[in-house]
Amino acid sequence: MYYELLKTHFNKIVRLPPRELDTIVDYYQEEKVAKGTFLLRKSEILRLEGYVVEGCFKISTIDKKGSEKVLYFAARDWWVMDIDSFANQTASSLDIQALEDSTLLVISKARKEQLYQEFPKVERLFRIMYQRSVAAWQKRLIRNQTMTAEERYQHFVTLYPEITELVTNKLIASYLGITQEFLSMIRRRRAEKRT
Amino acid sequence: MYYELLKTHFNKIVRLPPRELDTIVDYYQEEKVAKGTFLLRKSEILRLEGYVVEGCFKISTIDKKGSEKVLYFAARDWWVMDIDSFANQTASSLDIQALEDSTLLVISKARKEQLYQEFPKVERLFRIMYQRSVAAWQKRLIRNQTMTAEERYQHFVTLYPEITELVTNKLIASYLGITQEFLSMIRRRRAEKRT
DNA sequence: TTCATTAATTAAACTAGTTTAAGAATTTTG
DNA sequence: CAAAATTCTTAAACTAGTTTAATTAATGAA
Repeated sequence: MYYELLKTHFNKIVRLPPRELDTIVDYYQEEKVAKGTFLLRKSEILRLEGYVVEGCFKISTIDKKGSEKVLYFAARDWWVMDIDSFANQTASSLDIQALEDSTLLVISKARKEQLYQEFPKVERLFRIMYQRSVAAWQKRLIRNQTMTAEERYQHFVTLYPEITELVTNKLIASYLGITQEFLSMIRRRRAEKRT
Repeated sequence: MYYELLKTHFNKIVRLPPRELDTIVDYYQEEKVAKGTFLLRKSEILRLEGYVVEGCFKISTIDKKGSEKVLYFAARDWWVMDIDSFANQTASSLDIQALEDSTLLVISKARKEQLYQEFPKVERLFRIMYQRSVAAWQKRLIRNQTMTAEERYQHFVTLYPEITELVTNKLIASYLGITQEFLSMIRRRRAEKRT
C-alpha cells in the first residue's frame, strides 16, 4: 500500500510499464521513525533520501543567533532530503526531524545511482521533478518579496490546510520568515475581521 | 568559440564523448540580441531556452504595485529562461530583458525534447543541473531570512563582482529585496566604514 | 494526575527597512 | 552636443515586523 503511493507519484511524472515501475520502487525500503527523531542533524551527511508515506517532517536550519528557520515541511507524498548533502555526500547545514510518528520509503545514495544508471526513465523522472522544484522555489522567493506577512500566511493556510492544523504556529511563523509573536498578532487581526 | 563555452559547461556536469558532445551542442543556434531587447514578456510563452555566451540579462517580474522584482541576473555561462513557461509552454509571469548587447545559444522546446529522447546523458546532465539549482534557490531563501540587507549586499558583491559593476544599483536593490534608497544608504555606510 | 516544559498571547518599546519628495549625477536619445 | 529621461543620493516621516518581558494555555513526561 505504501508502495502504491510512490508508484502513483512516479507515474504522474513519467509513464512507466508496470513491471519496470515495480522493479524501481523495490529499490526503496520502508522505514518507520518515531515523533521527534532526527533523520539528519547539521554537519552530518545525509545517507538516505526519503519519500514520506505517513506523518510529517520539518526541514530547518539554525541561524547564527540560534533561532530556527524552517525551510519546508514534508508531509505525505513529499520528499524529505538535503538535496546537496545527499547528492554530494557532504556535510549538511540542515536538520530534518519527524514532527509525528512517520513512515518513509528510503534509498541510499549508491542505490539511487544504480537506479539512474539502469533506468533512463528514472533520470528523466527526477529531471522533471527537480525542474518543477526549481520553479516552485523561485515562486516562493517572489512571494516572500512581494507579499506581506499576512498575505503569505493566508496563502500558506489555503495551500497547506493539513499542515496548518498539524504543526505549531511557531514553526509556521518560522517558515513564513516572521516571529511567532507577529504571527500571533496577524491571527488575532484575522479573527477580529471575521466577526 | 561560443560552442566551446557550452561544451565546457556540459562537460563539467557530465563527461561526454567529443563526437556526441559536438552533435548535442549542434542542436543550439546562435542568436544575437541588442541591449534592451525583451526575450520574453509577462503572459507570453517562452519558445526558446538560452545559454548566455556574451552579455547579460535580467529575469524579473512586476508586482501588483507596479514595482519590478529581479529574480536573477544571467551573465556569461548562465541559462536564461522561465523554467515553467518553457517546460509546459504556458503563459509566463516573468520578463526577460537584455541589459547589454548579448549573444545566446538557443534551443526550441521541440528540439530540447529531441535531445532528451536521443541522448540519455542529456537527461542526466539537466537532472544534475536542476538538482544543483534547487539547492542554490534554497540557499538564497535561507540567506534572505537570516541575513540583514547589508550582509546580503556584501554577499552579492563578493559573489558577483562583474554583475555588480555592470548593472544599476536599482536592479541590485530589487534583487536583494530592498529599495533603491535603502541600498544607497547601505553603500554610504560601507564607504564611511572603509575610511 | 501532577509537575515541568514549551507554545501562544498580549503589549510596549524599538528598529530595519519603506515612503515620499526633491536635488544632483549620470545615461540615453534625437 | 543638448535635452530628456533615468538613476542616485539625502533626509525626514513613517510602518511592518522585532524584541523583550510577562501571563496564560497547552503538551508531554514521570
